[in-house]
Amino acid sequence: MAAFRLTVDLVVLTIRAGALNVLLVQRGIPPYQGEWALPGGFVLDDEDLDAAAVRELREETGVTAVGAGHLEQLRTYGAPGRDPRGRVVSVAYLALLPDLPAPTAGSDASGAAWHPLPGPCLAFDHREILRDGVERARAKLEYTSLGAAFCPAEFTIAELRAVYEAVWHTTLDPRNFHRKVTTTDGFVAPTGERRTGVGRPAELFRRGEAEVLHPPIMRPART
Amino acid sequence: MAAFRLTVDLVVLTIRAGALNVLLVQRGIPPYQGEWALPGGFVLDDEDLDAAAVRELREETGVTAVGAGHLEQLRTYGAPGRDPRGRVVSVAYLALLPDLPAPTAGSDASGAAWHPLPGPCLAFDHREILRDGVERARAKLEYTSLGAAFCPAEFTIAELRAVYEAVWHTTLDPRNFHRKVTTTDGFVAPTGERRTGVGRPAELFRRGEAEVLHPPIMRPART
DNA sequence: TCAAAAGTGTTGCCGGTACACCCATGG
DNA sequence: CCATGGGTGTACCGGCAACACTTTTGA
Repeated sequence: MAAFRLTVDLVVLTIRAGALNVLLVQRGIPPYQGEWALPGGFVLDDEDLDAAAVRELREETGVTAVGAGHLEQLRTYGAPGRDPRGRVVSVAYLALLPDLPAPTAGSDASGAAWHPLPGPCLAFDHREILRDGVERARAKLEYTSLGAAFCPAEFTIAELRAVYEAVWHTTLDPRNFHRKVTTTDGFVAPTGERRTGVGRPAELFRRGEAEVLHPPIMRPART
Repeated sequence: MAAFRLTVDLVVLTIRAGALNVLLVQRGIPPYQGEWALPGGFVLDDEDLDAAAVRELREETGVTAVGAGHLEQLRTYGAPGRDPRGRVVSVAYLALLPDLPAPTAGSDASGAAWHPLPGPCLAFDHREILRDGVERARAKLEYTSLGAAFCPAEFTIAELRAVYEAVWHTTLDPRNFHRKVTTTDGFVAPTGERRTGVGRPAELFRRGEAEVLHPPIMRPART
């Protein structure tokens, strides 16, 4: 019945240089000043939780285009003592975004940067939150079309395949991947345009409407 | 940065008479006095969230044997205005339990009872929470061995099959179901005993160790 | 010995993997 | 015309649904 303070913390993932990266901020104020942490902050008085997550993402990292990617609630962490400032409960969110220009540090952060996993030591219980977020992202890619959240608005099938290969550290057969993705209803939508480069030009696609697909859409290869 | 109050609310599901049922309490105090609601209450000052869920389940319903079933965090609901008493954020939990003797009403509830879905109108945003909980339960039964959480400590394969049939309102082939469940590693463990009745005695099983099984373990039939 | 429920063997189908092959462009 | 990457056709293989069949009890 006591009073709690509420924060949102964000596990922001993207693909950079063929590997899964997480967005971290360097704390500019105590506690844990100078250490790396997940971006986040206190929920405002009359603010919805989802809105707080979007706001913190923008304020602390300069990322505005959430619509391009994917944002969902991950889990709530409320162990007593997880924050030295007192009883602070954190609602964690998971964000999947296309690779963006270097983030800008916000008000409470002295720096914001992408880190390849597993990343450095983290403040609070953020290591645990990050682990849960990555696990959720890996799992969701198996039975949803969320891999496309890591891609820009228009992308080739090869780019989408690179996402799955990075998240699972595997290689997938390009031919079978192409067939699977283009024949599964609601996964991707063709734009009609093509991107030229070395070799035959690749058709460009947008994200399809479907998000959760009933049969598992793709599974990490066993090798 | 303001002060919040924190509650846990529980979506407690079981199978009764071949159908999915939810445990509801009739509110004994305002707001929404007299209406049905999910069991739950305020988190104590130095209490972990999971501990609060276990405590509320016991206090409001008399259910103590959580170890027999399954309890997991579902989602957190924090829209401003969801509670007329002020800014109250609720961490919802999902519990799957074997069918138990009629629950006893606790301190803040004038009655506690099982309701077949979809159940009556509910206080607060509990209708939404219930919908999310049922959806999660249905989804998890597809790719985990959690169906056994609805069964008592020892059960027959036919009883376990009845769980899946109730949750998905389908019929499953008894022969194929038996094979699938007994040959999948970690799903069930034989006790060596048998339960006699009409027809050939059925072998008794306990829950296996595995919870999340990588390949989807079972899917609702199409008919 | 019959009904009823438990449990096993077998077949055919469907979907996925592996891989040969064709297409379209730049150099 | 060759290298490079995009995209299609097809054969094999494993898992699952369907269902015939055997086992074990009570009445």
